[in-house]
Amino acid sequence: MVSLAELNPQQAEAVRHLGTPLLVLAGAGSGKTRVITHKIAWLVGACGLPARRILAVTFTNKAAREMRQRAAALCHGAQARGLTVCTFHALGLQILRHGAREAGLRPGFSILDTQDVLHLIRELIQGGDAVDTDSLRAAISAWKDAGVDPDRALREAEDEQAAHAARLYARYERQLRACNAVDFDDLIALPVRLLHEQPALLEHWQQRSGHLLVDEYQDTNAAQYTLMRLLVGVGHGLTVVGDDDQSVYAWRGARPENLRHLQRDFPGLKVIKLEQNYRSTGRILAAANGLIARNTHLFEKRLWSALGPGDPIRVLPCKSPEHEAERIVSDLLRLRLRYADDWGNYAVLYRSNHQSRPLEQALREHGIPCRVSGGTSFFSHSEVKDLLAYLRLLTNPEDDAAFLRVVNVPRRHIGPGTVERLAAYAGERGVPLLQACGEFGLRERLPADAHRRLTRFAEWVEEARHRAHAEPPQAVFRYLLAELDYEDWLRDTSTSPAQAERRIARVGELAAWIGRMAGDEQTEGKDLEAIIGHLALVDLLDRNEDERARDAVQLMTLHAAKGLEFPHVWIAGMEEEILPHHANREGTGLEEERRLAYVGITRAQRHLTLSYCTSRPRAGETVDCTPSRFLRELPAESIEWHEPGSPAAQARVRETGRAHLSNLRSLLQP
DNA sequence: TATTGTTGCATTTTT
DNA sequence: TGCAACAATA
Repeated sequence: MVSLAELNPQQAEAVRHLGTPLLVLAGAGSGKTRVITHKIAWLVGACGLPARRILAVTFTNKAAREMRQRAAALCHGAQARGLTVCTFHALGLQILRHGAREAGLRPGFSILDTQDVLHLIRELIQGGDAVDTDSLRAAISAWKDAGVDPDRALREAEDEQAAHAARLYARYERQLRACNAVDFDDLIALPVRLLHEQPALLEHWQQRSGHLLVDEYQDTNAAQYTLMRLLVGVGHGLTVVGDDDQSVYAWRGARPENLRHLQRDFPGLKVIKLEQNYRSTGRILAAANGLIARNTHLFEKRLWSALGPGDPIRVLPCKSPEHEAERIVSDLLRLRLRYADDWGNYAVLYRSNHQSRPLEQALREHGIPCRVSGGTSFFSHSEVKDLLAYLRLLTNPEDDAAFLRVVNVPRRHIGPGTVERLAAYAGERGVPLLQACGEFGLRERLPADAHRRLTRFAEWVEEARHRAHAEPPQAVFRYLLAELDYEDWLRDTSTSPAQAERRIARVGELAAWIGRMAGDEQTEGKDLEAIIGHLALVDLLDRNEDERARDAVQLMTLHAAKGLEFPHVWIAGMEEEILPHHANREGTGLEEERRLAYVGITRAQRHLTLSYCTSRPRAGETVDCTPSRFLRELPAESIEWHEPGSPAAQARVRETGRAHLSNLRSLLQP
């Protein structure tokens, strides 16, 4: 039996509440994950609900992973079997796989990531005016989120530009279906359609979600909200946990108003507020409250802390990003000397990824281990994308995007000219590129040698597909590497031996992952197809335990930091144009930026330091920067400004830092 | 026609 | 910095 003794009264009430849908308004650091995991354990242990009928949904893989572990620990092992904890997109994928035929997809359908989608759009508009491909992608994405199909998008288009985008949307959809592929938005939109149209499937999935728990509810977008409502149906097994002050994904379609819709759509809704913060000292909380009070609110919350006031929040003015990085590192070393705690207790946060560079460099120069997360994803490396594209092609021969990616990698002397004619031919005939390679009609359109290379490639793929059916995924991957001479290819195309080694290491990591997935308990019986589908959604670095276990200073964006906490936190680049970001300086955009700052501040447990630069290079030129308005919005009494000392003083600080560090090192490693 | 080198560009946040 | 479009070579 799970114990509620370690919960405060509000948390315990949220865990015990059953019978009507529940909204938990959980302020930062108020123990929301605790509530969800205890509730899962409560449902299983005290209410006897089978774990297989519980669905817990999060937005990131990291959050899902952590929740799964914590829930399993509370459930005493075996009881947790069959429990589903995953992201919205992974759930959508499950539903879609289950009803692929009904959704008009053939088995082995591919998932295109944002990059693939951009390439596809670029192909579709080639020759047209130089419109911004990314804004077209965003428009299509918004339509899908709103459940608007291409016809309706065209009917409702207000100007020629919108009509143009809507026509592209139609062609884009046709192309996706022809390739037997879906994009990220489809992973939500198609299941919604499926459950609307197929009563039997709806029944099945409603059975599966005897109780649905949604974490970070403020991040749901319209389509996800619809999916959630469909799953709950007329049942009452719904617990959502969220905080409108931490809604920072409006740009991705998140609708904090969904908090209000909940009251409209679920009349018996019970609302419980968690207002005690267990994370931060009084001053940090006062700063956070002072800042967020400037936003308009759906629900009033008053966060309080029983911890003491703690140290003041420090503000470090700096001359340049490099200077900023230096100051942060000295500051970090100072605290580390005082507390002699793990590097993992230190985090430096920033608005956008490119800010990580000087910080990473400064940390490395001081020999401080650091981990940059959220930056370039494992999947954005070309070697990983190429190999995954090969695997996609093996499981889905209709995947034209994958075909185009690998047809000439490694070099097969099949260039743009040949591919263009192949695509034209395949387009006329309405067949996938791979299939078109072998057709007779193509022969007349191409020089003999080009045609021969294409057929050879196609035959090779067929051969490999043959193997892929018979062999386990690991073996297929090894075969692929051997056939392609992939290591040699990497060595040839890398700019330095060191780079080649890194890329080869990544391939090894991918191989290890495929091996683990194929043999893993949870994914047992999963074939290559299932693994590839899953890999598209999961970032390996997120799930790489070695990487996570490493004791290192954490560098990450404010977005990536949501849901995490650290004893010592720095937020770099507290400047106008950066935070708030120049594109979001007014209206709702500004409020979102303020929430982002709020999220950053509330990550800190004991020490918080904010820094800004007075100048920084932008687009080649050095520009002057002004401190962020958010600094002025913080209560002055909890803040301390630290102007940089004289250059000599700075050097002295650095030197003592280094000396202490080497002392420490010699003590630790004799 | 494929590949390589060069220049010129812009850079938010992520499933 | 990394990338996409373009020009020059094999």
